[in-house]
Parts: sequence; structure tokens; C-alpha cells
Amino acid sequence: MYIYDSVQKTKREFIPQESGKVSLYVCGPTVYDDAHLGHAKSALVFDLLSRVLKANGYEVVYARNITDIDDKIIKKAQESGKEIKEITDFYTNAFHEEMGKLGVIRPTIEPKATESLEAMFALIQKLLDNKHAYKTSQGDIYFDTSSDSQYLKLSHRIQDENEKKQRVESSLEKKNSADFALWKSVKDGSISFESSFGKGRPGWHLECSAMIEKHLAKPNQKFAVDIHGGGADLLFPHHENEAAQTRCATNHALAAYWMHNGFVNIEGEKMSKSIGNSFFLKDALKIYDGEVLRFYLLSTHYRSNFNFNEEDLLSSKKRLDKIYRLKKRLFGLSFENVKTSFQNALLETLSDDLNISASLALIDEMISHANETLDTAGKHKELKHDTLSNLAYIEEILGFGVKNPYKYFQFGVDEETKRKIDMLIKQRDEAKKAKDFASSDALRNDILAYGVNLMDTPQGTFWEKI
RNA sequence: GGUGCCAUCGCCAAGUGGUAAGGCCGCAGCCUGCAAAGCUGCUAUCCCCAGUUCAAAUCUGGGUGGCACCUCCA
Repeated sequence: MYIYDSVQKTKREFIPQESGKVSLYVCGPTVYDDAHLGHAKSALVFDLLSRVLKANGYEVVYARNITDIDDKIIKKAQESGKEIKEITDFYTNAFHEEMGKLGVIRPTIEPKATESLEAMFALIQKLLDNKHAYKTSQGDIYFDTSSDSQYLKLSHRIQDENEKKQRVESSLEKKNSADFALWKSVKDGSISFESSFGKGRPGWHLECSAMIEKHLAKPNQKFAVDIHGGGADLLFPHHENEAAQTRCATNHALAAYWMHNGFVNIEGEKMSKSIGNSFFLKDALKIYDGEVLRFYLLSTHYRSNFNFNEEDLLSSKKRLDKIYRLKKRLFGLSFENVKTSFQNALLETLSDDLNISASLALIDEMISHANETLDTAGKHKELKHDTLSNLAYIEEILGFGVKNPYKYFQFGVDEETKRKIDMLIKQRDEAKKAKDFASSDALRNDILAYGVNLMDTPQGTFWEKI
């Protein structure tokens, strides 16, 4: 398996620290608002990674955190008069429900910040003890970036001297402009936690380092985790700071491989909370089947920026439709699961830094070949076993084609409309039997008015929502 | 301003030194009562200029045009 390491900026062969086992940590959501398409992209990319690692025979421990301590959550609580937990539980549940619709498998562990406070305190104490952190007169604790010779090596940055001065002047208690808070002291009555450093709240960057130490790091290993992932925007400052904390507080580096997924733009514009053009996943799921979104969001290489627009989504949906049509052709047949060269080839392309485009090309070719053979030699038994095994493999490794193929094509059609369509199809069948093609074509047009396509097959007439 | 990424057919998009995958759209044909679906066939020399090389979309230099990060953000 090969992975592009965004810190070394090169594709590297993946070799885990412990043979056969992989630890993967991905920065998860801060649960103060609905998930948008960017959260979906990140979750999907690392879901795919975890599946591909498993398909390669690795035992994967995948941790994705839930940030449930954050100033924005507190602000929302104060504005709405709700309890913190009420808000974080609500958005955590919504996140899980929506990701479930995308076919994202739950990670092995989903640690919460509120459950990891002791681990954070321990890290802060270590950093204070070994002089990598300092306390201000206000009771805040900062990481001293000048104490870490490796700082900025991760994100390949150069400290701007002018900027450095300006920032330090504006915040006199910070030793260096880049110093970041490990602990924010809370003086007023707002939400805070008790610690040996007084009342306060932990800094955001600390959370991931602490959770990794608590759940994934093993003694005497060079790296706390094998792979650390997240959105491209997290490389700096978030990951830089995480890495600094971990290497200064412990005897290991944070991650052996770093993976960053590209951004999702909407109609060419950056999706941003400040611009207010976020496309929420819950809204997208009202319009499109979750699996259509999964397929579309995964259809481009994970490192590229992704421009979300309806036209591309629909053309990508047609590709997924082909998987389902083939599935429909072989629906209900039992089969022996066999290993095919297609499956080996698919795993190989996916194992090359998740080369999804090459993988989809293989799938399209497999489908064409299967359809062609079914057209000409419909009772080819071996082909059916192979094809059904291939489809099952695609389901397992990519999560495409997991639904009932008939239900898939009925997305967004209510029960009453379905009954009407079925009734019209019956009438049309009768007209067809009577060779009354004028009536049958008229009925087909009536059905088309529901946005539904008909297809006559030897097994009967089926319909698909367009 | 600093740092970095990218530029391949109408659209989406692989390929990163050996002579351009795949999908969508379009056209022609097979199949069909007609369709739909499916199948077959057809459609690019890779932003521009210069260089390295037997050989470049792929490497180097310059240019042009996009984009990202540098502030919370997946």
C-alpha cells in the first residue's frame, strides 16, 4: 500500500510500526452545528482508507474524535439557554445519523473531549515540567513555540519577523506570536472545568494529542499513531501544534504518515462559515440519496479540491446507476463467493494512495463486460458467480451498491405515487397485450410525468425515478 | 506580502520520462412494436515559450491563469 504523506510531500510505501496493525487518527467535528459537505468528504475519505487498509489484511484501530468542548459551543449554549450537553448530544447524534446515510462505518473509537480531560491535564503538566509551556499572570498556559526546534517543520513554514513583532506587541503576555493556548483560565462564571491549574478550559489543539496518547499511543514506539488525517486546512496551525505538543511532552513523534483531504467548494466558491454558503449535509440528503452523495464525493481523488455542483453530481449518479442496473439484472441469485482478477486489480489501484479514478474505470469496464456477456450468453453460470462476487467486493471495499437495487431507483417517490405508477403500468401492459400501442405510449407519457422512466424487460416492466 | 498547490477532450477526471484510462454529453449502429436500459463504434497530444533527453502531458527555467493556507474552519 502507498500513501501520499503531506508532510514529506511524497508518496511513500506504507509500513505500519507493528506488523499487521494500523492505528489511524482523524480530526472529527466540533459539535456545535450541522455537518456540511466538507465534513462528509473528510469522513468519507477516511472511511475509504480504513476499508482499504482492512482489505489489505490490516487490523485497523481507527479513532475519530468528537470535540465537545469549544468556545463556539459555549456561545451557542449561552445564546439559546440550553445546556452544553443538550447541544453537543444533539449534533453528535445528527452527525452519526447523517454519516450513516452516507454509508460511513463508525470508527473503532470516538473519544470525546469531555471524557479526555485527565489526559489533557497530564500533557499540560508534562509541558510545564519540562519548560515547553509557561503560565501567564492571568492563569493562562501557553505552549512556548521557541522551545521547540522542530516547530513549523511539519507545515514547512517560515516565521515572518515583522508579523512576529506585531503580534507579540498586541498580546504582551505571549512570549512568541505563534505560542498557542494549552489552557485558558476562566475568571467569570462561564463554563469551565476544575484542574490543578485552576478553573478553565483546554485549548483545542491539546485535545487530539491527549486522545492519541490515551487511546492509541504505545510505549517504546517512535510514533504515537501510524496515520494522522484531517482536512487540508488543519495542517496549520492545528496539526503543527498537535505535533509540537506531543513531541515535547512525550518520547515519540505524533504520526508516521500525515494525510490531508482537499476542500469542497460550492459552485466554485469556498464553503465558509463566515461567507455563510455552507451546504449542510442534512439539506443535501433531502434531495439526494446518501449513497449518491457518497459516490459523488468520493469520485475525485481525495487530495484534489472538489467543486460541488449539481450537474457533476448527476453525471456521477449515472455511473452509480450502472452498478445498480447490473445488480438488478442478477438480483436474487445465490452465488459462490470467488476471488477474481478484477478484485485484485481494484484493491491494487485503491491501495495506490486511494486512486479512485483508476478504480472507477476498472468498475466501469467490469460492468460493461458483464453486461455484454449477459446479453450474449445469459446463462453463463461462471460469469454470474464472478460478477456477483465482484459486486459484493465493491460493496465491501467502496460501499457502493449496498441497497436493494429496486428501492435505490425509487428514491424520493412516496407510497401513493408508487401505487399510481404500478396501476398505470398494469393498464399499459394490458394495452400492450392488445397491441394498442397508441394507448400504451400515452400511458407511458403519463408515467413520465411523475419523473419516472419505464423499462420493459423479459421479467416484466420496471421503473426508475429519473 | 509570506508559504505552497494546480493548469489534460464541451463537462468531470486518471496518468508524473516511453509515445494520452474511465465517466457524462454528442453522433452512428445493434436490440425494441416504439422507447428506456444494455451493447458496439467514433471524438484530445496534454495553458504558452525555451531547455534537458534517443524519448516529456510527465524533468528544468521563464511566463500566463486559477486556488489554498498564513484567523475558527473538514
